[in-house]
Order: sequence, then structure tokens, then C-alpha cells
Amino acid sequence: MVSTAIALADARGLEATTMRGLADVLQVTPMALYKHVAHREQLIDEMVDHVVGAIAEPSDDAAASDTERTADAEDWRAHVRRRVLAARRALRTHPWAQNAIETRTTASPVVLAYMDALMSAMFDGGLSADLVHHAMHALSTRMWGFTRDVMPTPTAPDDPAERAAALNSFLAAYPAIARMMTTAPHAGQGCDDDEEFALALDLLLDGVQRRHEAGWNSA
Amino acid sequence: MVSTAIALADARGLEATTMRGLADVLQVTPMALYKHVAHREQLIDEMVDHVVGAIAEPSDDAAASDTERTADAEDWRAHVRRRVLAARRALRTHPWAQNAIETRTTASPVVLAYMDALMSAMFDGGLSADLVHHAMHALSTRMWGFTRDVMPTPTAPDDPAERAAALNSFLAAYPAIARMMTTAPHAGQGCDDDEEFALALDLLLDGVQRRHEAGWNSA
DNA sequence: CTCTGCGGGTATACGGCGTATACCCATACT
DNA sequence: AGTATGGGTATACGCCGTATACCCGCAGAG
Repeated sequence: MVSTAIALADARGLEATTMRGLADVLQVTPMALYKHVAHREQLIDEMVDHVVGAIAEPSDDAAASDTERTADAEDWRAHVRRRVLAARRALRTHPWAQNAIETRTTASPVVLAYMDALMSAMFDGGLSADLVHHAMHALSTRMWGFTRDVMPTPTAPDDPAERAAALNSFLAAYPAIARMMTTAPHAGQGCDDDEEFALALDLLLDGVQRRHEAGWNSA
Repeated sequence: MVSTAIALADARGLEATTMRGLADVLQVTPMALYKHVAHREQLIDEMVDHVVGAIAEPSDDAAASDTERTADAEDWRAHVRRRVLAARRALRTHPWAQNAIETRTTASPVVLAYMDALMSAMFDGGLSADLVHHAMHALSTRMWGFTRDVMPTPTAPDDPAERAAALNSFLAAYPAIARMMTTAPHAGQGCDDDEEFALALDLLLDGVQRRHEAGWNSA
């Protein structure tokens, strides 16, 4: 049932994954579902658990291939990075998971286990509890491997002339956006989300690492 | 009407801000609302615009008091920081705004204007289009001043004995979380969200600045 | 001064949703 | 042989967003 729900959400989104719709797919009465979950929210909880549980633990092999192996204490950064990228891979086929995860109100054991693994990698690297704490907050939902698409652009009109006009007034109204759109290397086509994500992640990990090396603490 | 809707959402959440409920508050038929908005989503669009529009532009005074004034080109970082913290202040009383903003499917002019201002501060600081682009992605939804609370802990049972037992097994199951909870400076009471936020923001801005100074580009 | 268009309100109704309550039946165990 | 029970069904309630149709008072045109 949970996997059917996941398939349904993959195909049609979380909104469209209703009790009645799911029952339909399962060729069953809506009320039958309530023999297995208490309510829709719990169904979603279980869907989240399912996909989060499927995040692969980075193996030592992967570790070896990813960076040359150095002292264990130095590895926390690569370890965290791999874990987060693994999460990204695992959740990539479940676009609904982002909203689902972010709207859960309490963390399940599976979720806690993932966070615990992340944190213990940092502790193993010698980071202070203080810094680990701040690092987790800074990572925030990025630890699940997704970023919000933050710039959904207004849809352009169909008519070419109108479109050109719309584009022009757009560029005039938002000069900085215009400048970025027209001069960034990838100008025109969409950007590489994976690269984007990795860069942002590295930015954060860099910062944490630097603070760690500087013996930083929050006081 | 929009401001009533905002008040309602402030008080009872976005979910509870239904057409019927809002109509009720306004002492009007539900259908009357549809003379002013095409559908609920548009109402939410307007609510978002309203609160985003209220984000204060940092004044030069604020700038002066925040950092000693240096060459304009050096100011981008402080400028962005102030703007984002202003956003945080403005949206703080509207907890629903986070979800609302993140679920909009196209950016309104007000939203675009805010992003444009952020980006133009960076351009003024001499950052490359490439870097500005990446910086915006890295900032992501943090540019609105909120962070997802990423660690909602399971609720503890009421009975003290049970609670202690639950806590113990919790600590045993998640050693790294346990270690952080018990040794981080703020152990026990909740953490200071503002400080947390500012730190994460600084981490990102630091990273961007360093890359800027290093003449970084994505190729 | 009447007519008319219309901005903004109302009444009713539809189809969807989550889910409470009550019933029902096959199988597995005593 | 009798019974508890896991998993299915039928029906119904109250909520939601919103389509459609009506209505009324005022503004401005003739």
C-alpha cells in the first residue's frame, strides 16, 4: 500500500494522492485503507519513512573512490558530502518528498537515524558539539538533497511579438536579474541543478570546516 | 480583504484560512470573495505580495550603524545581510509565509523586485554574474529569512517515569544526537533561532565572498 | 428623469475530500 | 464447534473550493 501510494505520488503529485484515489488504484473501498493507517497524514509519514529509509549508506568503496583516503579525522567533510548526495539521488525520483518531509511535524526513527549518522560523521571528524549543532541548522533541509527552486519565472505569452515585448519590459524592470540571465555562463538554458546543489553544499561545508579549524565556538 | 486574510492566517494558520472562514470573518457570503480574487491560490498570492512588499529596504543609516562604512564595492556583503535580516523581521510575524512563498509557482513583480535588489547589491560589489547566480541558489529560500525547523522531536509521554525511559532509549538509539543535546552550550533549552539563522547566513556569505576574492568561476 | 450597465453582493448546488460509525465475513486458534 | 479478529464494505457527515444564476443600488448617458 505504501509503495502504491509512493508510485501514485511520483506520477501525480502528493496533492493528487488522496485516500479515495489510492483506494481506487488498489481496487478497494476508501475506508479499507483506514485498517492500515489512522489517517492520511500517517500514510504520508510512512511514505516519507520508506523513501528516507532507502537512502544508501555510503560504502567505504565509495569513500575511497571519492577522495584519496586521509586520516579518519579529516574525512568528515567527504563523508557528509557523500551522504547528502546519496540522499539527493534517492529522493530525486520522488519530487513530492521535499514537501512531505518539510511538513512532517515530528521526526520518525528513520529520519532521526539519518540525522544521527550525519552528526556522528561530524563528531568523528572531531567537530565540537556546538559546531555540529550549528552545522545541522545551517545544512537545514539541504541535508535531504533538495533545494527549493527559488526563481520560477512568469510564463511568457505565446505570440512571439508579445513575448519579445514582455521580455523587454521584464529586463528593464529587473536590471540585475537581466544582467545575470544574459551574462552568466549558462545564459539561456536552465542551469545544472546538480552542480548548483553541490556548490551550495560545499559552500556550507567549507564554512563549517574553516570554523572548525579555527577552533570557533558560538560564545 | 487581503489584510483580513493575513490576520486570519497569522492567528490560525494558512490551512485554516479557507474561503468560507474568511467570508465569515468579513460577514459576507463565501462567493462574494470571488468578486475580488479568481480563486484561493490567487488570494494567497496576494497575501504573499502584501507581506513581501512590507520588507523594509535597509536605509543608509542602518548601513552606517551596522558596519563602519568602507568603499562601496566592499559593502555588498553587509547590504545583503541587512536585507535578508530585514526580510526575516518582516516575515517573522507571519509564520505561514514560508510555506506560502515556497509553494507559489510563479514569482510576482514584488518578489522579483526583492530578488533583483539582492542581486544588484551583489553586482554593485563587483561579483561576477556567474557568482551572483550561484549565490542566489545557495541562499535559496534563506533569502526570505526563514529556516525550516529540521528537528521536530517526538513528543514525550506525560508520565515522568515513562518519559525518563523514553528519553533513555532515545539517547541510546541516537548517540550523536544525544551527544549534541547534552554537550552543546545551550543544552536543554531551545536554541536562539536568530543567532542560528545569522550564523548560517554568514557561513554562506563568507563562502561567496571568499570565492569572489579568489576570482572563482564555475568552469 | 428615465434607462441601463455594472460592481459587488446573495442563493443554491455540485463534486471532491477526509473520515466516523456500523456492519460483515473468512480464516486461525481454542 | 465456537469465537475472536483482521481486513474488507456501505453509508453518511461535514468540510472544502467554486460554477451558475440571480439581484439590487448607484453612476452616468440619453
